Amino acid sequence: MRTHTCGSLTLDHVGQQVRLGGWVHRSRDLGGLVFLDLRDRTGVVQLAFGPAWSDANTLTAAAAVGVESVIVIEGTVVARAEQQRNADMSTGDIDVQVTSVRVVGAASTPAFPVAPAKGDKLPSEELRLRHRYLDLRRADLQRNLMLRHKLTQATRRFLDSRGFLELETPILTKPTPEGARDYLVPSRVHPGEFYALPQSPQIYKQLFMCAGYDRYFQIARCFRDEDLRADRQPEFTQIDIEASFVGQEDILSTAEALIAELWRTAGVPAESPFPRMTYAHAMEHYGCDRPDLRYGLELHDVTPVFAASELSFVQAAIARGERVRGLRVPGGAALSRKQTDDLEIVAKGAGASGLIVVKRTETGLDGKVAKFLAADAADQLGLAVGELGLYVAAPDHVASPALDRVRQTVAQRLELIPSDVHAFVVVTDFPMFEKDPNTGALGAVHHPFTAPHPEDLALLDSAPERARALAYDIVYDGLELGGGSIRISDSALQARIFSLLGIDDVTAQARFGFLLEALRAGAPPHGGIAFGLDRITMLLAGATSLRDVIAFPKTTAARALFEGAPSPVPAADLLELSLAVASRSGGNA
RNA sequence: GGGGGCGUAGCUCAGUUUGGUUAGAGCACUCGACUGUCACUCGAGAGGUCGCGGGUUCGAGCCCCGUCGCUCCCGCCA
Repeated sequence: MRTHTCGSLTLDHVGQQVRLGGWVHRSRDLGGLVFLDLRDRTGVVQLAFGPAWSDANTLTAAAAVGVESVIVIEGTVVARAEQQRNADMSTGDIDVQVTSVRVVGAASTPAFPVAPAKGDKLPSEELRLRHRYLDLRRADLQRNLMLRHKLTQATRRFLDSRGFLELETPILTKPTPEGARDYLVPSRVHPGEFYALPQSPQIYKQLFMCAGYDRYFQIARCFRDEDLRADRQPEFTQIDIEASFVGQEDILSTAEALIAELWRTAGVPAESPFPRMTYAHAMEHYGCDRPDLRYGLELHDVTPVFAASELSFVQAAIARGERVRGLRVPGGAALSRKQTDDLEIVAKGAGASGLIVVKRTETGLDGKVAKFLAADAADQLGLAVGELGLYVAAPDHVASPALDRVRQTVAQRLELIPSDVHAFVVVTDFPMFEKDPNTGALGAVHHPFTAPHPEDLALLDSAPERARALAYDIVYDGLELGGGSIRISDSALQARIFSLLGIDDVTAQARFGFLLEALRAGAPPHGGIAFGLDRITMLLAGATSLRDVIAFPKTTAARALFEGAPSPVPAADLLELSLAVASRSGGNA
């Protein structure tokens, strides 16, 4: 039906008869002459209609056709006169002089403009989602989804070339009490029983390893019924990878090479391997497990300086075994009182009881607490003239997140984040467990199948909360791209970990029996990693919302506005599923 | 579950502070003019449940209460 696509035509095609199909992007009716911009996903080309080459019917049809209508045309590619060329269009050197036009899909006036009008903002998110077929016609979204395609294809090529098998896992799976809330699917044939949509293919990929499919990957859809954010959708896509007879380095080198390949696919330079950092180092020097290394502002311990001070609240904190940590801000002494007060608000918002602020000026140390510090405190703190010091006296679990927030806020306010520099880092040696602050119970930091670090096996008995795991994250500009671990392949060790997590044998059997059984049936050492494809695409597309890289996303209330999901179902359908809708206090529809 | 922002013509927005005649603009749309435009231009016209419900008032787009939708954040997301 078509001989060419709209965006492909150039001066090389001059003189050729072409047949094109596309959407009317804009129209300009000059009376005797009519110009239509014809758009497909490859680009836009200008169609020219004139009495010298178009018959009367063609001219009339061109003048009458509405924007966003689909037309199929025949015509001749001609070079434009020099002064008529449009340097802003890739096809701006040519016109197609149309000899016949057929309106194959007349469009009613669109609910919002697809062609960008200068100065016009995007329509509201609600409207864009309700008329998603229109929004998806916009060049921005087409570019994003085409990038997504390239990234998934690059992933497949890369992993296939390294011997990974793309295998599918069930969408109807078993509910899991751990982790996020499950999306549940009622079983018709088993009244009162439910499937769950997978939060990730975690257990299935381990079963593949036990079955000998030693290199697996999947572009896997995952589902989590939690509240949404700009970077969180209820269903999302992971690049899910697992391999056997591997250690942490094998997984990481493959994962880093894949990420570098994806970045190059998007035209962003990236070289693997990436710098490494332990979790302990990241927490000590950045206060978080996914540090943004595009700028400095590292944290350091200044407890000794404050131990010698006359600040009673700091003395008391140090006596409790707490530390004083903080950061030096070059040029920060220029910040106003209001600005440093704002930083304290940020620290308090993150849970700190306060923020110690000192400035080193030409005349010495400045700030509310300066007079309680030693005369040479500025030197001890390492503060140069013009620098600001920001400190928190608190237990690490309070100070770290507060200083992380302060560090990020300072970097943004002082515009210390270079726009042309990006920073990958691999964070390793995550702890096995975290303690519930209320109950003191241990929970898995990664997931309950994560192998402990071999050097820390003895700690499982004496101090499990200090045991490290063979777990790792890949971080980019302070954002987690993905993470994984080496798994436990020994059923006795797995049972041990379950018991530390407070999962008794009966419960473990009920929840994960099929995995434990497989581990006892001859399991190779194995491990893997998973990346958030949506987030990676968003970063590489320069988008600010996952909705701009997902074709049919949900709203923050987890609704699909175009097709109207979720929706009520007929009572008969509920009956067939042995379900009844309970009314909740306050009442709902 | 909690907090913030937004909701006025098909679209993007003024108007809401301080309630008062017939709610405006640009774009889009309809009609007319126009042979080199590319955000074409020019002229004319049509287009409104001011999200929805209730209240206060002589009078509500504007004030109050409730509610719905979209969005950002906290909680949550092994």
